[in-house]
Formats: sequence, C-alpha cells, structure tokens
Amino acid sequence: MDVDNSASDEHCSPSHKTKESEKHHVNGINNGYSEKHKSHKSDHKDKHRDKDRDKDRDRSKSKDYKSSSKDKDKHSSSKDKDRHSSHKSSSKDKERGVGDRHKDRHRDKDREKDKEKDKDRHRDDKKSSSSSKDKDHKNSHDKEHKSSSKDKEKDGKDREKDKLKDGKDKDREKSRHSSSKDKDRDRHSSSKDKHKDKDRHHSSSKSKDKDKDRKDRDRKSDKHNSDEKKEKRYVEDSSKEDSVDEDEQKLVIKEEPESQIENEQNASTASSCDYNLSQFKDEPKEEEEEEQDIETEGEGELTMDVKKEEDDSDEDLPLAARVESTKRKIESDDDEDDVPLTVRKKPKKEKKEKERKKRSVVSDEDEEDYKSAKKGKKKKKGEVKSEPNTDSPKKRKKKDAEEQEVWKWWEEEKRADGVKWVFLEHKGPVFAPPYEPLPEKIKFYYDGHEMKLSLDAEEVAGFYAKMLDHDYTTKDIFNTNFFKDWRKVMTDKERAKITDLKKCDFKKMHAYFMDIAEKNRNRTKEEKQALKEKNESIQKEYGFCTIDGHKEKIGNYKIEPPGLFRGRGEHPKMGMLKRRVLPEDVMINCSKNSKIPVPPDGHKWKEVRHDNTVTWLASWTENVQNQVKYVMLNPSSKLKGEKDWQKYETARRLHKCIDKIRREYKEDWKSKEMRIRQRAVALYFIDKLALRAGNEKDEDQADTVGCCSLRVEHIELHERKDDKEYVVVFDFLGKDSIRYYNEVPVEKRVFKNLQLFMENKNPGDDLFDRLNTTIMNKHLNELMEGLTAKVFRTYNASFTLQQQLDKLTDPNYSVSEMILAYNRANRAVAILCNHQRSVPKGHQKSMDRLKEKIDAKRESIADAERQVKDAQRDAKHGSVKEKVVYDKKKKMLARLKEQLVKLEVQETDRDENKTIALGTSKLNYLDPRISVAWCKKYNVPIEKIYNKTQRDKFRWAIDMAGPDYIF
DNA sequence: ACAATGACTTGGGTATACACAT
DNA sequence: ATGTGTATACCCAAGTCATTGT
Repeated sequence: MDVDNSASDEHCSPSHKTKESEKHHVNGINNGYSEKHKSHKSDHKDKHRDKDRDKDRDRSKSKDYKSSSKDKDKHSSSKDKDRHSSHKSSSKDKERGVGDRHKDRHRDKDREKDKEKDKDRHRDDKKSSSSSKDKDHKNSHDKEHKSSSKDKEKDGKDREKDKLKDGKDKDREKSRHSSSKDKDRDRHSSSKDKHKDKDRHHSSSKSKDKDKDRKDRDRKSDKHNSDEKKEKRYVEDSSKEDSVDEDEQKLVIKEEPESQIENEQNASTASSCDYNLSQFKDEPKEEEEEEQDIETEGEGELTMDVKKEEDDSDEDLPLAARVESTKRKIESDDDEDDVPLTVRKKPKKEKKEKERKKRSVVSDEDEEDYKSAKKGKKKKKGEVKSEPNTDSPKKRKKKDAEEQEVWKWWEEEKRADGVKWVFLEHKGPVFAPPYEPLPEKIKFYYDGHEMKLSLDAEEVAGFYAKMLDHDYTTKDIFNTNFFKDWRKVMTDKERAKITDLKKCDFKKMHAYFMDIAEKNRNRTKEEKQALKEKNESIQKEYGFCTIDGHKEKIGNYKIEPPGLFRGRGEHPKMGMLKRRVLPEDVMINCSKNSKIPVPPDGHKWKEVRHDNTVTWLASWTENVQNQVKYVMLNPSSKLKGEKDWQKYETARRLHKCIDKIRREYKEDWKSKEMRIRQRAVALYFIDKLALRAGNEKDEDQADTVGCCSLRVEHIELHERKDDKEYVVVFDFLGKDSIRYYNEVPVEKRVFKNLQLFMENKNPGDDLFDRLNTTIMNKHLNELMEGLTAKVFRTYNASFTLQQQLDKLTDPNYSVSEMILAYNRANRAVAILCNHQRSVPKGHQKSMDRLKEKIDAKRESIADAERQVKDAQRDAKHGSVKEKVVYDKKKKMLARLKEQLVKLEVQETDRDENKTIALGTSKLNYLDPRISVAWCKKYNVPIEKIYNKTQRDKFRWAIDMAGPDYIF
C-alpha cells in the first residue's frame, strides 16, 4: 500500500472532491449563494418563531413588557409580529442578567417550559405539524434555487423525495397525536431553539437536573409503546451486548424512577436510538456478509501489519514514506524538534504549580539575565551597524533595518517548560479616542420633534445612525437589542419619552457621519501624510514590546472602541451595546522588573500581573458575550511563530501514523458499542472532509455546528444519487454561519451506520448522541500524543497542497503559469476547508473588462502577425535595416502573445477564485515550508507567493526549508 | 463529572492603501 | 495625474481545546 495513493484516493482527495465541490461552488455559490444560504437559515428560524409567539402570548399575561407591547402596535404586518415575538424572547434572556443566566439557565428554563408546555401543547401540535410541512416545502424550494439549470433533473428527484417525506411527516404526526406524552417530541420537531435548551446536551453529559431526568423518563415511556418489540429483542440480546449497552437496556426496560436516578449517567445517555444496535443485529444477513467481507479484508491488512512492524517498529510506514522520513532527517533537524515539542507538553501539569511558586524567584534572576542580554545584543547590533558596508548608503540603510529586526529564534534551543517569556516590557494598550459630541446643528428627532440627547445617549444613537444603511438595522433582533441597551444609557427623562425605535429619526445624524466619512476619503495628500505619521508614531510607541531581549511587534495594541455588537449569522445578541473599555477594566501582564505601563491620567489598571506562562500583554472582559479579550503579539513574533511551527510538526507526526489511525477507525465502524461506532464515523468525516470538531454551543450564540454537533437535519442519505452509491448530503451552517454543502459518496458501512444513528430520531436530535469533542479528543490523544480534531484539518490541508503542487507543476512553466498552478493547489485546499467569501462586488464588471482586454489583445496580435509577415517579405530581399525591422516586429509579436497568455491566466485565476477565499488556508493551514520549498525548487520568487506580511510571519519557514523539504 | 473559564487559533467582512490603466 | 479596481491591513467575532472550579 502506498501512502500517497491511499491518502489521495480515499481521503479528502481534492482531485475528485475538488471537482465535486467546484461543481457545487460554480452552480451554487455563483447564483447568490450566500443570500440563499442566509434565507435558508432564516426560514429555519421562522419555523420556530410561531411557537415563540405562542409562548410569549402566555407570558405577557403575567408580565408587562412595556416597550414590546407598544412595539406590537406599530408592527402592522403579520410577518413583523412573528419577528417581534422572537426578539422578545431574547430580550427576556437579557433581563435576567448575564451572570444569572449562566447558572440558572437550564433549571429555570426547564421549569418555565414545563409549565408552559401544558398550556401550549395543543397549539404547538398544530403549529408544529404545519411548520414541519412548511419546512419540507421550503427545503425543496431552497434546493430549487440552489441548484443551477444543470441540476434540473436532480431537482425533480428531490421534489419527489420531498413529497415522500411529506407523507412520512404526516404519519409521524398521527402517531404523535395518538401518544399521550408527546412534549419532547414536539419540542424536537417544532422548535429547534427549545430543543437546544437541554436536549442538545449530549447524552453523555450527565446532568443532575431533576427536570431533565423526568423528561428523559417521559421520553422513554413514549418510546416504550411504539418500540416495545425492539426492547424485547433487547432483553434477548442483552447477554451478548457489552456492559454499557446492557446497562442501557435495563434502563429502558425498567421504569422505576429510583433506579433511573441511581443510574443517572445511563439515564441521560439512553436516548432515542438506544435500541438501534440490537435492532441492527436483527438484520444479520447483509451484515454478516459484510462482516465477512471486511474480515477477509482485515486479514489482508493484518498480514501487512506484520510486515510493517517487522521493518519499522514504532511507525508503520510504507517504503515510500520511510524514504521521505529519512530525507527529512537528513535535510533538517525536524525530527529532533519533535522531541522538545513533546517533552514540553508532558511536564505541564506537574510543573505548573511549581512554576507558580518558583516563578517569582527564578524569573527575577532570569529577567536580570535577559536584561543584560538585551544590552549585550544591543551593543552587538551597534557593532554590526558600524561595520563598514560596501553597499551603497541607501541599500545599507535598508539592509540594516531588516537585519536588525531578524531574530532567528528558530535556531535557538526551545524551552521545554510552559514558560513563554522571561522578560516582557511594553507600554500598555491604546484606548479608543473619547466621544466627540455632535455639532449643535446636527439633530435627532423623535416622533417628528427635535430632541437634544444627553451625551451618552447621543453616542449610542450615533452607533446606530452610522449603521443605518447596513443590513443589520433591518433585523428585528438587532433593533430590539439595540433599543434595549440604548434605553439603559438614557437619562430617566429620555427613557420616559423615547419608547419606540420606529419613531426615532437618525437621518440627520446618519447624513452627518456619511459626510465625515466622505471628507475623510477626500483628504488631501498632506493630510493623509500627517495622519500616517501620527499613526506611525503611536505605533512606534505602543506597537512594540520588548520580550527576552528582542523588540517585537504587537498584534492589536489598540483596544476595541465601543459600538454595537455585530454577531454573525442569526446571532441572538446582535445590536447589543459594546461598552467603552476603561483602564479600570484592563489587566496588564509584564515582567516584575520591567517599566510597568502607566495608565492614562486619572485612571488605574484593574490589575498588573506577572504571569510568564501566558503570552498576552493586556486583557479585558468584553461585556456582550462576557469573554476575555487579549492584546497579543503579531504573527511575526517568536511566540506565535514557534507555536505555528509546532502545529505543523504535530501534523507531520500525524502523517506518520495516519494509516494506522484510518485502519483503526474503519475497524471501529463494526464495533459493538454505539459510542465507538459514532466516534469512528465522526472521525472519518473529520479526516475525509476536514470538518471542524464541533463543540457544544450555548443558545445565546448563533446556531452553527461542526462534526460532533451535527444534527439529523444536517445530513441526508441517498442510496443512489447521480450515478453514485451511498451518498451523504451535508448541508449545515458551520463557523461564522458559513454554509457547508457537500455531496459525498461514502463506504457502505458508513452509510449503514448513519442510518442506524438516525433511526428514530427527530431532525433536531444529535446525529452523534454518544459523542462530543471532549470524548473525541481524548480518544485522539490516546492514538497520538498531541493529536486533536483540528490537527486533521491542518494535516489534510498541507498534505493536499503538497500533492497538488506535485501534480500541477510543470518545470517548464513560466512564472505566471507557476503562480496559477500554486493558486490552484491553494484553491483545492480552500475548497476542502470550505473557506468561502462573498463574490466581490463588481466582479462581473471586472471580468467583462478583462475579456474586452483580451479581445483587444487578440486583435493586436492578429495585426502584429500581419505586420510580421509583411516585414518578413520585405526582409527577404531587403537590406539589413529591413531585417532589423522584421526582428523587432517578431519580438513585439512574442511580447504580445506573452501578454495575452498572462491575461488569460489572470482571467481563469480570478474567475475560479471569486467565491473561494485563499487567505485563510494560506495563513493557517498550509505548512509554509511546502510553499517555500516549491518556490526554491522551481525558482519562483517567494514574493509572488507571500506578500510582505506573510513573509514576516513565515520567516522561519523561508529560512529553514530547502527545495527538498517534504511535509 | 461537568460546566465555566481562559488562552489561543481561525475566519470573513470592510476600510484603506496601493497598483495599474487611462 | 487621475480614477478605478484589487490586494492588504485591520477588525473583531467565532471557533478549538485545555484547565479550573465547584
């Protein structure tokens, strides 16, 4: 078996996958891809609003929501009402306060819901049935839009399937009504939001919440009726099952609450698909056949294993790979690097405590050392500077500036402990400029009347006014959140008067801000220059720090200014006020004996710390999401660079054992234990499709998922689709609410497993109900030290790049063709990682222009060809002069042709790139040494691949990697 | 044992700088 | 020289994952 082949053919192979996705991208994204996907999402949300409204109606009986009820009057359309109710529910959350919410969320909400459920049940039943139909309808509708004309046929099929589904839904509906306890199921099918509240807690999470237990019991008894048969089988099979499943079976059968509380763990684990395994065993024919198939396969693998183990004890590398690894050993000290990297991790736990105690003593000494070291270095540098230089003065200046900055930390020995620095000095962060009040003549109007706002209220109003023509202000959640937070900063008087956002007129303010922006754009050169210089001087002072004797750039030394929170996707907190950060909020981290930054006049820091186990220089807690924000170093710094390097080294270590891991998870697809099967299938997706891990999310964040948090509604199974067998269609919103859509043919066994996982689950249920990222990563770490889910993404991205570069590069290419090849390889990775961007505005226009240019160029080439012919004729019997003319013409023609090629290349490149963002993968996933090696090998100037910033970030790689570097 | 938190990486959007054509 | 379109820098949100606290 050849590593390369197995990797490329079965896993994440961009060659076939790329085409697949590219097709998709071309067909799907082009046609307003992102809009559609947004609407897709909001459709989804809308379904749940119906229910929310009902809930709210009930609530408003007891509680008085002043502003909301008035709002309601203003909203005339029914659509508005729907939205309105949905943000009301989110504002309720906020009223409870962030801190409370975290602690009490589950308990309180559960209780509330329990009470309400009874009231709402009937209505909900109706709603949910209609909404689920609605959903199907909308799905198919969506798909119609999604697919291009090319996919019309496919669409027809889909629609048929949707019809089928409709039928099924109705059936489900019937059974639901016949059931006496249907709360939970209702919640699943009708409200994703609610579902999230607790049912999304993975079954593996062992909740102590009594309410939850009760619900689990309810659910079980639900199933008990319909699934009796299966459970009986359970009893029969139980002896064969392993212990975990046995426990679950007992649980399902027993209905006594006590035993369930006793077995809490299993109670919460037992979910709708608990019987699946035994049921699965009930269709043995096919499975047995398969098992045998696989077993024979397995034998083959086994013998191979033995062989490998013979010649390579610790890593089962095939020959090809071993050559690579030996190459690597010779080429660089990479393998040595592995050692300290791994060593570094080990002692963390033990050491941390010791460190903390030691630090104060040891670090002081060290700091002294470094301080003197710093001085020493400075002297050295001075010497270097004064050394006679043969270059011209200009050059010398430039060179010096560069040389001085370069710190070849990668040639130094690494620290094995968790200490990140010994000496750290900086000037603290830069705060946002204070608020500048509006000029007198710029006014705000409420209900048609001019109104002077207090300073605070005006500032916040200004945040909104600036965004007036942004999409955000059309969203109700945004408006509600903003209005609520705005009212908080108003004076009592203002608050009493301003009760409806719709009556607020920010237009004058908006115009004023636009005017300022316009003026800023039209600044004269001198003004721009002055501004630039001012910024540079600020950067010079605050943008750098001294760390272990070296001056390094800080990443974000400016503290975020106040404003309105702009969450992505359907973020429940969008529009909330992001408070101004004061020095009193800011924690400073630096050396004890450094010059401690001075807070702005009349202020003091929240705290000054000297923690050298972290890399941040300053931090504060942001008020919207209650998250800590940090001031950290620039990517060009040692601290970041070393980590980056380490990341790729981990990925390379994965390369060495990837075959074994793949073999293992394939084996686990047959496991008796559900949790292992789920883990294995999920890992397969993470590996093959480079999915993100998929942590659990709170409900006060946008609803997005990754691999482990996939829900049943996010995949569709097709035994056959477009001539392919066992196709899984993924359609979900991932990080940043970017849609992931992919049709993936999978192994039969995976397909069957997925069917099993999905059995008897509702769309809102977790696909992998026995799995979360913690379990996954724990398992991965057992397979290889330092291995986590995201390493697969790095590994597959980098490996793909290397493969694609090998495949796409022809040594005879011109530089521009080389760049095209590189970009294509880069693009394959971006597609694999689903890195998208919205089509830049004016793309079509610029494409048209490019085409015109190309046409023009063609014409001039044709023209030139004619001229060449003429000149040739003249030259034949003409003088020397005419021959020179001929040569000239020939050269011109060649140049023109070259230009044409360049343009055409540019055209392809740009068009292929319009929906794909290359930057993210280039910056975060591709081992820069691969690119550097490629450049060196084919004599492509590194500047063509990496711009200045990127070269700074990857300086270590540029310095380190030779043309023969292999990932 | 699990939720919460902390630290750090990854990610797309947007304002601005810059390059390039006219 | 100017305008236009693209590339880059900047911004900060949103992930991952390990550790901490309860």
